[in-house]
Amino acid sequence: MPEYSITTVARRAQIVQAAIATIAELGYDKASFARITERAGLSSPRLISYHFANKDDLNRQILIDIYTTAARLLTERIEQQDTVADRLRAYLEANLDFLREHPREVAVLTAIGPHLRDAEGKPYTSAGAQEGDVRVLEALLRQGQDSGEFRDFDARAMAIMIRGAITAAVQRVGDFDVDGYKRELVSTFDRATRRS
Amino acid sequence: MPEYSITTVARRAQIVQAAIATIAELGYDKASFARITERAGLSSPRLISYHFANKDDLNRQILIDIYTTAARLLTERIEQQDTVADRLRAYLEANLDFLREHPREVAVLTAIGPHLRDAEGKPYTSAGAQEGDVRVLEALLRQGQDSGEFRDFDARAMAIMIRGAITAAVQRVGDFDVDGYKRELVSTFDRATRRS
Amino acid sequence: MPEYSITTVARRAQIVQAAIATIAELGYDKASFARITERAGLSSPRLISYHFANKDDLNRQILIDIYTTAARLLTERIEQQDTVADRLRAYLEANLDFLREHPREVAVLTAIGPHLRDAEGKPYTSAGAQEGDVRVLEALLRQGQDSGEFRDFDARAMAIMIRGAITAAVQRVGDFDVDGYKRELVSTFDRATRRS
Amino acid sequence: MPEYSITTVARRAQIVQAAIATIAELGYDKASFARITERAGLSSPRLISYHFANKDDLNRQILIDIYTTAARLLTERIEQQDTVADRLRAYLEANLDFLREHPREVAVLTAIGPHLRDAEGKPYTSAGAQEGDVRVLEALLRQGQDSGEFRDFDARAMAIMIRGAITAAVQRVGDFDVDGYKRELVSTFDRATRRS
DNA sequence: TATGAATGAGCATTCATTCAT
DNA sequence: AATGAATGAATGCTCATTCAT
Repeated sequence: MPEYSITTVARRAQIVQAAIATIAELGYDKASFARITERAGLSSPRLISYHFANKDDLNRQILIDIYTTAARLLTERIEQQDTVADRLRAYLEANLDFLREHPREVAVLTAIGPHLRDAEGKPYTSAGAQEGDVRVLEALLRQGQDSGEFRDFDARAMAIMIRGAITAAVQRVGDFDVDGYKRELVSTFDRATRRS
Repeated sequence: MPEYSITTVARRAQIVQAAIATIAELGYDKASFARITERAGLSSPRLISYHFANKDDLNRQILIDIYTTAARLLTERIEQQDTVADRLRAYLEANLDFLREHPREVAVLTAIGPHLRDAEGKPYTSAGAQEGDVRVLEALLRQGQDSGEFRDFDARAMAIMIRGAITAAVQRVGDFDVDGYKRELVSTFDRATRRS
Repeated sequence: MPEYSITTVARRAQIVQAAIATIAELGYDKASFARITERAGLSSPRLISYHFANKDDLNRQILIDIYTTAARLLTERIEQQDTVADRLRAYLEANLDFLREHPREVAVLTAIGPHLRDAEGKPYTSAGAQEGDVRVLEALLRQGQDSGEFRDFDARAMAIMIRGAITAAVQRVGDFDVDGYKRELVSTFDRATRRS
Repeated sequence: MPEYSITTVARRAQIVQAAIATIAELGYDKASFARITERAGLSSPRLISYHFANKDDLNRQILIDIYTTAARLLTERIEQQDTVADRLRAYLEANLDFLREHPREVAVLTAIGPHLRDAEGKPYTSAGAQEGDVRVLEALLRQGQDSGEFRDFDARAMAIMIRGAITAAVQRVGDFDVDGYKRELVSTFDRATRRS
């Protein structure tokens, strides 16, 4: 296992990108080390094993890579808003925008989900993979309830529901009117959360 | 490929049930013919190949099996309602109830989805696999709009969103307050669809 | 193993014909009991095992079937000739004619050859399968030498050579000028055998 | 698929030789990767898959290996001759000599033939596999006709016939008087081709 | 005479991973 | 930092054949 020199970091990034491209094109099942090797122009699958402890390690790095990109975008757009309701709207819109601009990454996210395992090798529930997203959103909703902007509802249930509505769009990537969906999404959860 | 004699039908059902149990416990990847054979107490994996054309055929039969069960329950409960709004509520509640009573089947449904292929061997998009559900729901929503019960919204987008919210619950199977979620789900989409 | 009733004989013939058709179309390797069953419209591969001791038995019956047909034709045409030279010519021409009229049977003959086994299960040399043909022809040639029509040559070698020239045509079935080949064949072995 | 390093080339050659020996002894059908592995003393059948893309690739390499050996011998002996008639004779004799000295390779050639597939996976006709040989010979015959050494005959038909006569000998490998056959072969096709 | 159901052995091939440089 | 070679385990699937009616 190599240290974190410049070339090492670059290699890892290259492999992660090749893996994302391969999974997006062929699906998770067919995206073997052999296929990723071909696409990345690596000399041998051995190079992947050299840079990542095992397949699960690679999967985790892919997730981190994509989440980092997404988080940067989302955080920025949400923080510009003043009211919680606006922040929720910004959250929904930013999610759909990310989806439109990074459909490949988003598809890979859902493809990898069911195959992730924790440190002991046990499979995450696919819920587990989304738990982080849900928590963040749940906190935002609670904030709105505390400030009096939102009505009284089960914040966790609502958060799960919203993530589900976003994920549904994710799986439609390709043949899908993103902007139309975005409008209904915002409208639906505005009605669902606002006071009165 | 054997005909549909009594013993054959029974064997197929046995294998399908064993496959569902195996996938639910080990995940799709690890649910090989060998594992299913063990669980079903069959003499040889050959027996699965004898009764199903190939793995995809087995997957499809699993899906049909589960969908048939679900459809029976859903249809019945929906048809008892008079107004479209009540039917939508019944649809949502019945979905969540099925989920609570058949968590294993529901988990298998989502596990198999990404691996299904159509008759020519091409992979379904996960959207494709859900398209049927979406269409049925979309029709119901349009009916409510036509009757004047529902406000004017994009019925297809709304249908996708509702399916997403249901699927999100599906993936939480296990550590999840189904009844709480059910309440918020009904409330949210009542607000989202009703006139005024 | 059934006795030789009328229905049994008919069934056997049906299976042999289906096997010939299947081998001709798919090649020997892919002509499994399963494929033959489909083509013959039989209820189960079991019916083949019921009527033939094993695969080798079926192969042998196919050979007998085809050889019987061919022998009937050849014998008749040869016996009509008076001189041995004419009989050799008739033999060559009749062989090529059979080839043109029964390309399927002829193709099957060469396809099965390498897979034949003797009673103890040992593989025939492909030579073995043709030994009968060679012997018959060798006798004819010797007859011509004894009568003084033919020059002195190694009759066995010549017989093998002629069979080889015929077999070469067999393998060209399809894209092949049979009549042109027939002319050269007759001419070549007339020159090769005649006195002076 | 590994590059062409020294060890790789040696391994490939080792596997090809083991495959030839295995096919010669057991026949094509029984010469599975497992049997070849045993004979070559490899650690795992996986090693064959590592060095050859698939079974067809291995078959092709076997063919190339044998044809290369044969071509070297034939070409040399033919080129030493001055007249076309002598070259034809040398061609025939060299073929039979190769057959006597490499009976195993020659047997494998005919065993593999029917199983070869082209790049798209379509089966060669057995004619197709021999087409190269026929063409070369046909050219030689035409050369003789052009130079006036040979009489006027259908060069293609004659080429096919000669290849058939050679192949017939090939299939007799083992119990066969090669030199006797060689004499009659040369004599027959001398008479068949020469002017007057 | 026929057949539905079942079976064990075998197949080529793919996989992530490791050994030895 | 990289890599060529090798590996054992596993996969879905096909085969001819047999058991029990």
